[in-house]
Amino acid sequence: MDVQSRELRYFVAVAEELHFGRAAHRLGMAQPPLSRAIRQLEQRMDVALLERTSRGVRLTAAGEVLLAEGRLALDAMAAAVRRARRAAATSPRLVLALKPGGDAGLLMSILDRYAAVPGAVPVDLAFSVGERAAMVRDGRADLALLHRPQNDLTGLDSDDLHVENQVVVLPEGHPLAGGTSVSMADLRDQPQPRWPEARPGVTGHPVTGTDQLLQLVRLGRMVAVLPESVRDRLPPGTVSLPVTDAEPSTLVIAWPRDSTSRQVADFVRAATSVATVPQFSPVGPTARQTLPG
Amino acid sequence: MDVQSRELRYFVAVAEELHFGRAAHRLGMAQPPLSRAIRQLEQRMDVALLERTSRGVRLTAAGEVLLAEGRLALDAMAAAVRRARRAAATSPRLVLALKPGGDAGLLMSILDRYAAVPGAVPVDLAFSVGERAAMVRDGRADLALLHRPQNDLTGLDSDDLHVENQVVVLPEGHPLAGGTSVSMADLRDQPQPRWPEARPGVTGHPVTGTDQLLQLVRLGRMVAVLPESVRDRLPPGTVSLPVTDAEPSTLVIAWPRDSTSRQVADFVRAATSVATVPQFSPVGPTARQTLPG
DNA sequence: GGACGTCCATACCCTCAGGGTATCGCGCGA
DNA sequence: TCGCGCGATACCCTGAGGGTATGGACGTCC
Repeated sequence: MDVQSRELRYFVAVAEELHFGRAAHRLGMAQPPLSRAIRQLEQRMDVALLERTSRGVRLTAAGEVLLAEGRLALDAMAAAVRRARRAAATSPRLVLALKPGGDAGLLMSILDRYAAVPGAVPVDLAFSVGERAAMVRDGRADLALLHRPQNDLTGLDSDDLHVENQVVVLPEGHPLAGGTSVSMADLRDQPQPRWPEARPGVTGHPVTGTDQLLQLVRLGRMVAVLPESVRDRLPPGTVSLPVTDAEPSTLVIAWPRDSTSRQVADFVRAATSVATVPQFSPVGPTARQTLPG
Repeated sequence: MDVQSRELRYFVAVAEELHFGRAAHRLGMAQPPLSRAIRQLEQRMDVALLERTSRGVRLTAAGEVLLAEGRLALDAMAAAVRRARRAAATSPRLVLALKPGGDAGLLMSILDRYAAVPGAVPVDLAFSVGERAAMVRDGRADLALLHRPQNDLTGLDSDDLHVENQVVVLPEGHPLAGGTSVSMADLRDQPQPRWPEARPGVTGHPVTGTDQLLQLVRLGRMVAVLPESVRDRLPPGTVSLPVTDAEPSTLVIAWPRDSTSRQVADFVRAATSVATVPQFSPVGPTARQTLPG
């Protein structure tokens, strides 16, 4: 009953595409062997993972579970390999994943503070909009600056750094733009963006970056709820209004669970020491899960 | 550069045995293909994982990392498959892993309390001495009763249930048995047991269960530091004394990180509600990592 | 309603990844 | 110096896993 990672990779592709042909293309192979591999996987596991209709594919309950858990397992494999390779490097470095402009102005202080720590190593910055969390999960990065609740923090540990209220960005002349504030209910039927980093299930029009998103807002294609620091970068033709009942967005520093890296621990300490939110003081039983190292 | 789980499984076997022949035997294969597979893995990863001497094998730094992370990844794969299979079962159940006598007398109350929860499912008990943590990690169990610091909780979330002081168990007539208490320093040079569940690095004479251990104590082969509830089961010919400076042993309920199972969450709540230690009240940033579901 | 398009399954072939056996080479210990 | 223990090398051979061609079921459109 031992399942190969190859089969799991195939299954995840099919489960994500819900289409054997597209999945096969994505995997760089032909459709028939993929069909066969999935069928083999199902009989090795003795579980139906997919419901095939002649018009497509649906996931069974077991398939849903295998998709979620299988992604984690594949990330863990990739992370194991990457971290082992990094461990062989003669001069250790840290990789911090972040989004351009997504540091709430804290980055400089954090880097300075960390650089002052004895034993600090050089820090590489890896800019990405949609993959920062995945980069930490699969070992491409050691740390990431993320936003809660926008990012899915599954599989990561994190500490809060900074809390921002959110504002809605509207095109000038939008019906709601006349008031002084809006509520989430007002935005219920407005077209909203879906970030590539969105948790599964969130719907909306796909966007790839804040700049692109703001252009789409200006053109009246959608409205966007964003942290208020976006006001510094609003293009002409757009206005922002407070959202009375939007959950605040929290900037967090995230790192792989069970990290035992001294460097990661030092960096997290440096980051939280310049944070603007009060730090949790370790008194309870969960405290031991908080800091790596 | 994508590594197969098979290669990782091979590497973990070799890294654990530090001997190609034994590892090959354990894997049910011949030694030459194993050697070749490991060499392939090394060149695919472009990293030296092992130092071969003609008298044996040592791990490189990268090898140490790959061993630790690879175990987690393989557990994650096994867990993905097992949980998917379980999800297909028509009637859901919970599997609780525990050690015989390792419930500090709380089990009955916990099971009763959980059974009273609306939506409770049947609970299977899986008895094991050395593998309870691993069973949760690789999906064989949903929950486990473990002891901190004796068990390695890496990869698991947990809540404390019960704290016990530890006592030393000595054979009658042992030099230390005359006093009224001992210190850890007194025990420094005494032969101590090593449980199968010990964290890596801990040394001592291997034992497989409390009963066996107590017999070995009675025969004067070793001394043992155990939670004080063991006093109820002391065989004749042994005595117990308080250890003034032993870290107390904490009974914890542990479950897989990122579990989203309603049943697991309910069970954890039931367990903590009958616990004898004050529960952590969720106020800080790490609180969200505490309860599944 | 029949022709067509879409999508997954089946049939069949072919290559090489990965396993087996035999043997070598090296270094330690008696 | 001669085993002998252990990993590496050489060589073979099978089947897992990939490819192409085609079938069959089921919507869709004129």
